[in-house]
Amino acid sequence: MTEPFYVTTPIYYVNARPHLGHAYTTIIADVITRFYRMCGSDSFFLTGTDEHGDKIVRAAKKENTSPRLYVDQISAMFRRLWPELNIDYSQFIRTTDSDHIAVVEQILQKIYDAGDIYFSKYEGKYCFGCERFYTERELVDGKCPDHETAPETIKESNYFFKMSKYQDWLIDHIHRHPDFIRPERYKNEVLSFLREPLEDLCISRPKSRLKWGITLPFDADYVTYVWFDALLNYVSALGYPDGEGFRKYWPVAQHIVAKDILKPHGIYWPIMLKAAGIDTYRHLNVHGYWNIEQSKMSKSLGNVVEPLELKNIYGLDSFRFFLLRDMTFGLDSSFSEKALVGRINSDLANDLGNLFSRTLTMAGKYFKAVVPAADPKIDADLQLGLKSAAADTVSAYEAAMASFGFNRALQATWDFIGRMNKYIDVMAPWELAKKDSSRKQLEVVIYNLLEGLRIISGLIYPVMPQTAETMQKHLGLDPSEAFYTLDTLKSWGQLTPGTRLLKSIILFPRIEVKKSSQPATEEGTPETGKSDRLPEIGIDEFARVDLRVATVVKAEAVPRAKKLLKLEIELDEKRTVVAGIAGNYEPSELIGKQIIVVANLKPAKIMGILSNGMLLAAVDKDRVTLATLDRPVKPGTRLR
RNA sequence: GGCGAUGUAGCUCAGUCGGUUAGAGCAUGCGGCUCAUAUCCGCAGCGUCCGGGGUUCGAAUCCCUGCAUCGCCA
Repeated sequence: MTEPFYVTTPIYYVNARPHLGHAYTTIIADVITRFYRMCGSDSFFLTGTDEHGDKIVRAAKKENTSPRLYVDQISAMFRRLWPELNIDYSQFIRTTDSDHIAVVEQILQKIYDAGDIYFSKYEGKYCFGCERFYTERELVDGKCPDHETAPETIKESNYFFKMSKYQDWLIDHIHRHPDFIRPERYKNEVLSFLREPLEDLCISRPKSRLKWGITLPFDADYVTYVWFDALLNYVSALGYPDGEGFRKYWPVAQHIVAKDILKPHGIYWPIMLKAAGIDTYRHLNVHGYWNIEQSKMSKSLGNVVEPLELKNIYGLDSFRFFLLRDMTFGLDSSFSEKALVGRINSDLANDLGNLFSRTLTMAGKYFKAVVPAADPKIDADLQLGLKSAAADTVSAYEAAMASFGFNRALQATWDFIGRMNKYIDVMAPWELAKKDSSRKQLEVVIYNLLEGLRIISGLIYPVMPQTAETMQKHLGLDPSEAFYTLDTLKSWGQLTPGTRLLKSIILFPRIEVKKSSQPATEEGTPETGKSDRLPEIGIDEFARVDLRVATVVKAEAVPRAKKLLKLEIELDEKRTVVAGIAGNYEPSELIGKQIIVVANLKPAKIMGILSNGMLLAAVDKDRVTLATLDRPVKPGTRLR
């Protein structure tokens, strides 16, 4: 009896759009869920969005909308992204869901009744601009770092959660369960933090300050602090306290988080569970960051290639493969297009894709695309340990995956792929095909190769589900069957002789790398001909770009920058943008011109100036020509 | 300031309890094959294991110290 499996991603805070980090965490969760499906586990995979708190209120205000509409909008962006990444989650929870809110109230009341929540008054430095308290050391010269004003000392009462009471329990629990938090470095980090006395956690915000949250069940003047609310999603989604899901999945719960939220998950959360009388989770799996290496920049700088876009260019499975293969779980890793292309060419195109294509071509040529029968006596002499290598690979893979060693699991798989390529080389089927007398040998060799491919297709399934299915189809199997179970992969000889195979195809096209004659000093890439055309997008994707008309009110050169001008433009409000047009336009000739800007581009600091938007221009080598309108238009008008 | 991690081939990284000649992939060079996507297979070169000191018969590994990078805490 395999036990069930339950994994969660953090619920993502909707004050920002989804980026590579969110995608990585969620892909990991998808991969590990698919792996447990291979093991035959009944699996549940939870993701969602975290939607309360003052940062949301402020973000909504900035966009001139209500918190409710704002969170609906951003939450939907997350929800829409996951299918694009082939992420097959079981449930998408939102902290604004009514059943979640009910559970939060219930647990708060329970902890309150148990006496672990108390009311207390304190005093602190409060900045009204930021709507938050500051500690002394956060202040710069006694002033708020954002507003440069002195904060006021105010008194406030709030509810506090007695975390200190459970500190020793938690330390003990971590010692007794060495892989409670993994990898080990993060366990050590938590333990070192716990060497100092824990402060009690403030778990409320007065409604005079914040209304967007869950009202405390025992005091209607306060809402719940957002972390306390958010963490409870992991049990509320399962139907705590009586839901069948909760009974089945909670005992095997595993969380996946990035290292920035280690503290809430490694400390607050287990203590909250303890105080609420709920058994704690089984594992907290902590991963590092992707450092994004920017090499390409476009015309007015700051406009960068969004890593998530690369999946559209190079293919989703390749993209997932790269993320899983290149990062050692727990450590930081760097993301670059070059590394991605390197992986695709060597591991996917050369090793796996070529193995697949040469094997199927030979099966087509020598056996009319039908699985040959292998004579067991001849096989005994000719399989050269391939069968046992496959079995070893599956066990190494299994062990690595279960401990989140995705790169090791893939390495083991690729060792086997190497072994398959070597097998072809040693057996030289094209020689066997020359003589009728070696027909039996040829049958064995091709059969073994097809079997090996079947196993490989199962092993890559969690990371590259689409490719796995394509391989299955071409091997004459039915991809809708559970071809990837470890049981199937552990037993050699599943292919039935006589099965029809499909024609050989190229699984992963090689990506031609431009000759690296020029180093990356040259800015822009004046690609020739049609090769700089971008992939097709839908109207909805285009609609996400907020193009607006703006009037230039001020223009000046940026000191020490050859190509940059700093422009002040009038939209619905005044903004500063930095544009790389200095060689082509004098500042004076720009004043009063109406231009087109991308109004919702993430602000970027360029030469120390915050550029809030980007203007459109035609760029041909060094010649830059501004896009303007052929009649005057009201500033702020949208283009579509 | 305190605690910790990391530093190994051109690049990305393994390296168990201290044990023989320090490994893998990529990149580079040479050779082989022709089923295959100019792919695959083989061979080769390359190391101040961050510097310095110590313990030991023996140190990439343990101890001390210095430097660099990063993280957590204050």
